[in-house]
Amino acid sequence: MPKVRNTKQRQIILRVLKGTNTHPTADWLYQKVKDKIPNISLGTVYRNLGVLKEQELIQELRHAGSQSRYDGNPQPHYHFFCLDCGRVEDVILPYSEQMDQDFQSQMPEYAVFGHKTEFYGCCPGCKKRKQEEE
Amino acid sequence: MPKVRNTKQRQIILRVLKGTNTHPTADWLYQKVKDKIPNISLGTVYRNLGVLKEQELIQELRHAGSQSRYDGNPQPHYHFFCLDCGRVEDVILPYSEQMDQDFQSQMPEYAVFGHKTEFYGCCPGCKKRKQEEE
DNA sequence: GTACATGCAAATTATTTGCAACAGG
DNA sequence: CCTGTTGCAAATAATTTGCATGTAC
Repeated sequence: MPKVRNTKQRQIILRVLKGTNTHPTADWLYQKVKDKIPNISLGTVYRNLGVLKEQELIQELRHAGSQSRYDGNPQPHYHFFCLDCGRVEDVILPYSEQMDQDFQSQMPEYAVFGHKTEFYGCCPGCKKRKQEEE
Repeated sequence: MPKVRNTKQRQIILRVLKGTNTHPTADWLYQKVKDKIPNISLGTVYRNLGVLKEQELIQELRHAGSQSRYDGNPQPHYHFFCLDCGRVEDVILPYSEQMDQDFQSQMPEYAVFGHKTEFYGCCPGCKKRKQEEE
């Protein structure tokens, strides 16, 4: 495993990501970080997100039909995806160790490290907007 | 919503997908379907997977660092991703309605339609191979 | 016959990579 | 200094799309 240097670019990318709860895309981060480092390149953002994920300081979220999103909170927790506006939010439910235990007892030949759960539906804003349209 | 025709291409794509439990990629399906329809194009496979998903006859699975995979079983159920070999398998655990109810009571302003859960770890084959390498 | 669907190829989107110059420890 | 990292641009991978033609109903 190669050594990792503490570059200004990486520091700022991490700080910006930790400072938002919007679960942004690489491109959104690129735009934000450009305010601090105007000549940073998108490639650098991607490379650093890769490194930070490797170091388990952040996590990557993937969902059908959109680019990857990143979460500055590396702790396992659940997410909600709004099918209408694409917003991603944290879910206020504790991680279920029980699920992993249930998995383990049903499928004992497997080694399970954990699970990811994403809820989907309609966020409060979109729900309201839809009701008003009727 | 446009009318959907029952084309030979779509029939075969669906049949091949329903006939495997490997949760294949679009490209894998394309290769398989070519045995039946030699001059089918990859674009047609993608377009039909889109239509079938729309009709809720299949579902799409997405995971960091790999292309989309498709599942011929539209019923909500959980999946296991092997971090070593990339294999995707169905999990023998019932869908937890309870989770959706818990979500609903914690976050009542949201409309929740369901959730997806993917376990990750090491499949029996890879687990065994790793043990032997030690 | 009408419109949805196809094959083909080109386009688009998201992400990765080669490389020479730069900079952290 | 040494080697990881950057900016830039070009390359790749995955998926989507325009269009003339084909075909289901």
